[in-house]
Amino acid sequence: MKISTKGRYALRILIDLAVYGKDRYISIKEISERQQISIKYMETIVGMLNKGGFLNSLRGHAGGYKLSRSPKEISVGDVLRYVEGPLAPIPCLEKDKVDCERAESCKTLPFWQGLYKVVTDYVDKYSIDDLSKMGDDNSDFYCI
Amino acid sequence: MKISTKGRYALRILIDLAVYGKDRYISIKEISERQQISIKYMETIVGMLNKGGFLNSLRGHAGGYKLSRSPKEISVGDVLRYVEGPLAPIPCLEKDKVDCERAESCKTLPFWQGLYKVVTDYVDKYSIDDLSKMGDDNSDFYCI
DNA sequence: TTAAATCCTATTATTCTTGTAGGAAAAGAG
DNA sequence: CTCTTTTCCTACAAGAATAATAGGATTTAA
Repeated sequence: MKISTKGRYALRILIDLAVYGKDRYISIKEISERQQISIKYMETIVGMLNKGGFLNSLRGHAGGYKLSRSPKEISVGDVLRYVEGPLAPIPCLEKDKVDCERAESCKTLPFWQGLYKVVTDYVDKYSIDDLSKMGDDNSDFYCI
Repeated sequence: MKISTKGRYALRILIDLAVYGKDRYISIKEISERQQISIKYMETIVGMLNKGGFLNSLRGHAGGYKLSRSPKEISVGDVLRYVEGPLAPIPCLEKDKVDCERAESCKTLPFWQGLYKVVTDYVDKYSIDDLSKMGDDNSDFYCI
């Protein structure tokens, strides 16, 4: 039941942009210094977030990234689903995986569906803006 | 956010024992035939469940396993924690991993703690008995 | 023209998952 | 006492996923 570094770092990056990138583009290098994530690894994660439409980018000198929309409108669930893949606890529940013809008589399926629901409901309840206001205000340091 | 085969199979095995092992020892071979899990893989999982105190075993001829207590008293959460390890979504929240001295100023920690809580609350709410009564009564087939 | 940045595709080391293999030990049936 | 059936135990191994790194191509503005 783990969230990988991709998901955790993605959230930290988006929070960083929410806090420091209100009206300017921020470079990977700058985020990397605050967040203590290597530039190279951040590039791959930021690349995904960019492709996923969470960011706007500007290349070249003084370029960087900013959020494509207000932090309030970026759901944590959407971010995690995009970088982590489906949050379903078992393969059966993933989209386009309805190949289990035993589903209707499955005794454990309802249990897994319920778990899937509580997780989905929880992560969809929070936005990047919500996260940016948690914890200590004067801290750039987030969880590993 | 996946539960591995170990956790899923462990639940299927315990449900099988709850349904078919009310007053007798059931061999791995018999469970394996109903559940379509290889005997060899089941041995390792059942071995864990046995060590974890969920089962009683009997060796030799006509031996096998039965639940160590009523299915009502076996919490799904306990089983998953035992075979899967901690259900915490991030390493920071695992027991004996309080080594993150940034925890107090961490902006994302409260979010992960909340996720941990909804997952824990959910899985602890169900017993093996609950699971055994879900789905189709006349089915031995469970989710992959 | 040059420096700073994004962008893109491989590659790699490590760990985790999902099992398998081979036999030792116990216990009852005959 | 021996044979069969079972649990029990430890090691091994293939494959996938994770967590990055590497090396450069492209873009942009100073």
